[in-house]
Amino acid sequence: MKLKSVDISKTASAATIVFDALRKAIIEGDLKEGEPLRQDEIARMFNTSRIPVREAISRLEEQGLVKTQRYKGAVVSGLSAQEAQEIFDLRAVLEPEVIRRAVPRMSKEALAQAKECLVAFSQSSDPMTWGDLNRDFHATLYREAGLQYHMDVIDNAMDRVDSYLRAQLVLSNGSERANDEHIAIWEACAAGDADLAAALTREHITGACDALLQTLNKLG
Amino acid sequence: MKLKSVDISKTASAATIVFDALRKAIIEGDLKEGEPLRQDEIARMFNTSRIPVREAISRLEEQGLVKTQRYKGAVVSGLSAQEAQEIFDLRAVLEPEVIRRAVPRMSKEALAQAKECLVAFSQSSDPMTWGDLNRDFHATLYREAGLQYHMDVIDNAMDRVDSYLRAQLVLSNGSERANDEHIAIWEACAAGDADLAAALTREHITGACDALLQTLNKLG
DNA sequence: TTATTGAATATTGGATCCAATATGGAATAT
DNA sequence: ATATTCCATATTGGATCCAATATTCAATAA
Repeated sequence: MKLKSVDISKTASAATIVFDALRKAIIEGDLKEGEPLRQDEIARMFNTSRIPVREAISRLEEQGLVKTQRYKGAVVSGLSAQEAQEIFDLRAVLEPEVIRRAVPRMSKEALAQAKECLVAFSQSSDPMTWGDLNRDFHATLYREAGLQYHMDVIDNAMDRVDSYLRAQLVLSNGSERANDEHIAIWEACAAGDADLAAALTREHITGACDALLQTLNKLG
Repeated sequence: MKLKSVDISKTASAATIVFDALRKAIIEGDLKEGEPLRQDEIARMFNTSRIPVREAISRLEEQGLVKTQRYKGAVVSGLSAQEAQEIFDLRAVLEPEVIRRAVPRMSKEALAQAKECLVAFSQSSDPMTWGDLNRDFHATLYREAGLQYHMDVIDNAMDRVDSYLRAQLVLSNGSERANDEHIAIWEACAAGDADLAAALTREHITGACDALLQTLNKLG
């Protein structure tokens, strides 16, 4: 017999499929802050019933990506300047620590994979691709630390601000500066300089924070 | 007309009530790692249907407190030594930073409230009360920093390890040492010494981590 | 003209039911 | 004795339906 087995207990439920799709739409800005999530509409879009949609929305709320009011429905979360500041503060504390721990254990494969992200980033002109590669680049390096809990927390924090950062890249023509900073981080990693990689990561994050806060303060 | 109004959109749904109760049971060790969460049974306990129970379990999974396998059900998450190490590492990075930021803004009210936690802690002999007061004490001080996102992350991290810490307090007769360390932290806050409060907080967390890892390694 | 009320519709939360899958044990085959 | 099959039951995921609440707009009152 020649077939590929599948562990059914690991297959994605309808709620998981809807959750992933909604999260991606929020992160990529296709669902904007304040936009209502109507259960019926989403159920029809995914050819499913409202029950898995409600579960998906409930999970998104747990991640802070939507806000729900009983009987009124859910809307995509916004991001105040204060919240943005806090999230970047947390990232500025955590991410340098993670990369500091990653550098001593950085494999050639991880460096090569991160380099590919840099190359793809400079060759692309699609803001969504920049956003994806930005996250891939950092995640590839951080993963070497083997700190899954930290990475989960960083991922959640990134989810909260990603749509704004992606918009920011476009508004500020910041992709070149971002990639320059990525290259510097990569070089510090390749050189095995954990302290430098940490310092550059912190500067990268606080720089992105300052740029984003300027934009948020202009708009709000 | 003399009556008290209530914002119905802010009332707790059945799912929220079940979520809070299950989370509390997990944290307090009444639901132990590996124990299955049967939807029907929980629905009967709370005199509700399976739909809000499923939402509650889904949210608990998002918080890492349970693990679900499709069609097989949910169980309370365990905690490996590695996960414990990571969670404490994250706390050891974040919490000193938060208290460092809290000390310059510490109000007399917060200090008084934290002091009450210390007094209640030393007067109690109930391990669950110790656990609650431990969290209250730290949260009262951290709150002064005004970093809600950080506090949410710390709360989630604490949720993951709380049942083990509470068990640890009992096994190791550690409540006296814990309160001594709390008193030292409180005094550093009262003296306005942010760096000392941060250092003591870090030591407090790494000490608790070492003690817990010793216990986990004995068991596993 | 403005405020209030009523009604229709939209939307949500939860109850109930059905289909799919997992589990466990008895019956059967080897 | 062990492996396999079958079947009944338990449990879960999702569909459908009902009750409760929110929203919007027309009708009415002031």
